[in-house]
Amino acid sequence: MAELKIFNSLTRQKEIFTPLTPGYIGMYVCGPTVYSDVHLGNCRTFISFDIIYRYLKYLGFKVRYVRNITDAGHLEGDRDEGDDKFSKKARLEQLEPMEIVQRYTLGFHKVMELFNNLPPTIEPTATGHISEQIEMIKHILSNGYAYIVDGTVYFDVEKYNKEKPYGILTNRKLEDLLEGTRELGGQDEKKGRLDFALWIKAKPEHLMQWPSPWGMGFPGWHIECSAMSGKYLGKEFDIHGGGMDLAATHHTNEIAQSQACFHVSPARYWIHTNMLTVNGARMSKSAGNGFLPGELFTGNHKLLEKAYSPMTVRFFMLQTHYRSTLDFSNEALQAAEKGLKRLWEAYEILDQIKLDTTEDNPNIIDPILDDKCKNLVAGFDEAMNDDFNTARVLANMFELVPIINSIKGGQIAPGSLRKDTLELMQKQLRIYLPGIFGLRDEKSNDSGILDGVIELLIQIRKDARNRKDFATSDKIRNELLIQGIALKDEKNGGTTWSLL
RNA sequence: GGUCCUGUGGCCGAGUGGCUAGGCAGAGCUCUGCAAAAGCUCGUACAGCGGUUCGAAUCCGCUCGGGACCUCCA
Repeated sequence: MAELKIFNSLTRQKEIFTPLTPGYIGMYVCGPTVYSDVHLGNCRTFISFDIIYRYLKYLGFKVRYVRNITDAGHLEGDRDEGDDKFSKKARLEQLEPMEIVQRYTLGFHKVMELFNNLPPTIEPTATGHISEQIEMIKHILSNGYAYIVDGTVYFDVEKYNKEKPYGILTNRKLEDLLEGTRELGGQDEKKGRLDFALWIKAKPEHLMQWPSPWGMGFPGWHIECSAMSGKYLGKEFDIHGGGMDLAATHHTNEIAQSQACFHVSPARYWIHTNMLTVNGARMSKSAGNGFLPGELFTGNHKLLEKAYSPMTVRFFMLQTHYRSTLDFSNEALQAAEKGLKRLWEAYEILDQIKLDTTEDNPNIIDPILDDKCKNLVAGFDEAMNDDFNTARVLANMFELVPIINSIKGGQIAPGSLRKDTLELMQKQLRIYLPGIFGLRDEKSNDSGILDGVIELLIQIRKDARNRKDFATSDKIRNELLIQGIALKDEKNGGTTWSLL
């Protein structure tokens, strides 16, 4: 197996990946906070990690993929007091907090399914792990890295920083961080401005609260990931991932918590995916420039010229490296839509080529072309091993497309490629397109009746063409086109059709 | 202010110090009753200015422009 290289945010360089236990990988990815619909920026992260997950499995690793659902404790404001997001939303909508959680969890799963993301192997919830979080906080307290103020437990960042570099993940010095922190005003019960809450005292009217050694309250945001990753993957595990926006606070605090509790940094490799942007600015909930998946699939959004399918969006994301920002535009999406169609059709053509059993004829084989194909296919793994470079894999695939089409169109003589080369191409494209890249056919499947009807029309049109009755034949083709069905006359006299 | 990232042909986007991805759009040609599709060919781009080097889009410096994080957000 060739070496897999991963860009590790912690060291800011590509490193050869070696798992803690040979053959096994523990991967934790920060999941959604289910108090509202996921937007496309969130989806990008989960699609990126879905491809990473699929590729790791392809490499033969047994992967435990943990992605949490945050359903408690995520504070609304930037101060560690006040309502959590669920209580606030619940009050607005006159619902139980768990109804909010249920609604948006289901919605999230639906969207993940539409994008053809595999489910993680474990999807733990914060509310399901309150006791684990309390246990961890107790440890951090007894280790001396936290303090209690009136029922709320804070992490002592400055004390921690005396022993371990707090800003290690984003390469920041504590002094710089302190300098950069804005005065937030209000009475602050924290000792240090960077201190964050592990456990928050609940007011009586709080809808979500649990008993703890420090009284009724709810957990801080960061502790859930530390507690759950620790529980399912161990104190130290292989990969921790999430969006880049989480690195500076959430992941920084996770590292501090794990160090303060277990004296070990939780993950050996940190993978951060970059942001999806709209007109150059980050798509985010607070900026209000987010697209919801549903708006995209229906085209019902003021910035969208048309609807785009889930696979178009997935393909669109694959064309960019996960660590680059990706800008969202109609033009780029339309380019992706056409590119995907072309690629997928070539894939289907290739897949349908039957390999006959006769021996290769060395006189017909084109060794240069044959080598080119082999190298292009070999380049798939090579590109993926280089920090999951999906864009380069696609570039190689697109170089195969004209070759595949030429085999069908006759520009390349049959037998020009060795049979084992063709077989390799079929196998690897099957592994990569529906497999690792998770693309799937979006043509309607229940077209059994449609099939018959179209075939009939094609037959009628063929008769008309044979009579040179082009008025009729063109009418059939044009009318079908209006219905979204395109006819293509092939060189051999046959006609194929496809849904637009 | 601090920590970083980034600036590639009309658009989107990979990229290794020399072999100059790929997609979309555009032009021409082939095929075709016409069309679509497909095939072939074509635009020779790397913000600017210096420097290192035999050689840099790729390394270094400066300038200008964009963005992220430092405050809830994947």
